[in-house]
Amino acid sequence: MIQINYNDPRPIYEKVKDGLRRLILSGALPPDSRLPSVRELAMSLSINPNTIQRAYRELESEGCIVSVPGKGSFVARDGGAREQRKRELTEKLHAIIREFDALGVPREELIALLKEGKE
Amino acid sequence: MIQINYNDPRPIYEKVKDGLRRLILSGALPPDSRLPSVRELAMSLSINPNTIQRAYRELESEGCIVSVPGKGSFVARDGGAREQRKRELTEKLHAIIREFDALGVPREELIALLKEGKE
DNA sequence: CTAACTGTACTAATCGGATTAATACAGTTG
DNA sequence: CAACTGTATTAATCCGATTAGTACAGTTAG
Repeated sequence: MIQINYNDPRPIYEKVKDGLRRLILSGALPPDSRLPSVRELAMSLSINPNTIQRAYRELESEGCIVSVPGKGSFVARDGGAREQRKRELTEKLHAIIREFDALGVPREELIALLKEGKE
Repeated sequence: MIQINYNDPRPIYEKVKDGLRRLILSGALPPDSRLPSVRELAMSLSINPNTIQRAYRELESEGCIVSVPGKGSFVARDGGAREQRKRELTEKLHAIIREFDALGVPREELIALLKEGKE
């Protein structure tokens, strides 16, 4: 399903979150489809169930998935909310860029900032 | 000069930085005035000189003060107002990047956004 | 009702990076 | 030279984040 890169220094639960988010946003895991259970995924990745639990909890708080005790965890129905949020963020980003420009901060500096701390 | 609140859980060097920045931005320490030496301040606060050194180093990188080996450390001409604004903006930018990450927007897309409209 | 699944809550152990300390080096000044 | 300055480097410490262990609670199929 997903695989963990152990050269990546970030915490495991972050990597799990990223992997799942990718699958969800790409459509490989369609809305309402069921995710592996906490224990299943933990077993298949050879890590502690609580670590998966944490990933699921945070994905839920982001609105990415929905978990139901006793039943399982499912991909949320998004319905374009994501794209709208993205537009809002883009507008904010532009405003900030304009201010940086006003201060005379070179774009290269911002780009460097953007590149740090990605997978 | 300044006093350290030990209920505040933040690292000492951060508290020292804050205290000094306050004095500088408020005008209590005017531009070009001399700060206590690393060892003086360390002594008076009963903490390790290296901790003060770190505070000074970071304040310098923020443009707040200027240090000269053998001579001392001095409040910068513009009080670091510009650099401070830049720091605030950078913090905001980070917050936005985090949100984009959460949405699964690839960094490349943001970088492209940054590059457009730069003359 | 029971068994075998699900997710969840809580506490304790571990680990790693941030913070602090110790020490030595180098520049300025009188 | 002596007595100050700031700086660099390494080692010790500390603390919060991460992970693990364990027990609890809801759902469903037989």
